Amino acid sequence: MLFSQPSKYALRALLHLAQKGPEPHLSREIARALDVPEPFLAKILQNLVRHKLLQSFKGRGGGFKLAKPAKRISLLAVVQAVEGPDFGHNCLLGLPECSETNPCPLHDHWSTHKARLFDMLENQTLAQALRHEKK
Amino acid sequence: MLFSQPSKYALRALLHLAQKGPEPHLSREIARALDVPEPFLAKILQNLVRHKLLQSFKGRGGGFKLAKPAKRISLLAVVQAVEGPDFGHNCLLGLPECSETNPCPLHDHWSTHKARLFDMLENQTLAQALRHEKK
DNA sequence: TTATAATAAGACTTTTTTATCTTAAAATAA
DNA sequence: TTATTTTAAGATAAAAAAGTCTTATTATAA
Repeated sequence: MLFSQPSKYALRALLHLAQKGPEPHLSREIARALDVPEPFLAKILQNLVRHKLLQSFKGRGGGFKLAKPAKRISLLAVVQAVEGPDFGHNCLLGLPECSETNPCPLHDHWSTHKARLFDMLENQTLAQALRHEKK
Repeated sequence: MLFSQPSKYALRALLHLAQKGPEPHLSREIARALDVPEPFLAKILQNLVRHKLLQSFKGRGGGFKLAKPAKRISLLAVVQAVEGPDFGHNCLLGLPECSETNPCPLHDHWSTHKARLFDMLENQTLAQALRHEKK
C-alpha cells in the first residue's frame, strides 16, 4: 500500500541488525531470519551500503552492519534510500500537472496527511521503533 | 504510493462524471478527457458497474453515468471497489503475523495514521472533493 | 601462496501489473 | 428487419517489479 517490497525488506533487515548487535551479520543469516529470498535481499543490502546506511565486509567474518547507530537512522532515510528521493512527492491521482498552484481535488487533504506521515517517518528511528515494539 | 493505477483512473473518471452531468458519457470520451488508455479505462468502468457505482447503457446514446449522486459516493467506496475490501489492512512491513496482539515495530504509529486516512477517504465524497477543488 | 568465505555486479528469469485486442451482446434508429 | 453504435467479456501482449543466477572481487586464515 505504501512501501515497495524492497523497502519493506530493507526496513526489516535494518531493524533486525539494530536489535542484533554491532558485529557483521551474513546476508544469508538475515534472509533466513526474516524469511525472505536471500539473493534479492543481498541486492537490497548492497544498495543500502551505497547509500551509507550499512557497512559491508568481505571474506571470513564478513557480512553487514549498520553504518551508524540505530538511533541515528530514521525510517524515512531507509525508504528514501530504496525508493529514491522523491518518494511520496507524486500526486495521489497520478496527475503530472498537480501542484500547490494547480492542485487536484485531493491535493490539500493529502498534503496535510502526507506532512504528518513524513513527520512520523522522519522522527522515528530504528532504535525508537524497536523500543516501542517491546512495550 | 497509495493507490494502484486502476484506482487512480477510477477516481478521476468518477470525478469527471460528477462534474459533467447526469447523462451517459462514452468511455471513449472520458478516456480522451483524462488522457488515459481507452480499453484499460473501459475495463475499470465495467468493474465499477459491477460494484454499483456506475450505470452503463449500450447502443446509441449509451455510455456511463454515476449510479447515485456524487455526494453519496465516498472516495473510500471507489478505492475499495477497485482494490478489494481489505485495502489498507495489511502490515506496513508485509508481515502476515502482524496484528493488534502481535504488532510489528511500526504497527501502532501506522494504525493511528491509517485511521485518520480512512476517516478522510470515508468522509470525502466526489461532490465535496470537487467543491474543494474550485476554491 | 593457496583455499575458502564472503560481498559486488550485472545478466537473466519469473510474476504481477498494466494495457490491448477480438469477438459477442445489447440497444437504438432507420 | 438491418445497420450502427455502444458496452461486456475474455484472451492476449507489453511493461514493470520482484526474484535468481553466474561470475568477479576482496578479505581472511591456514
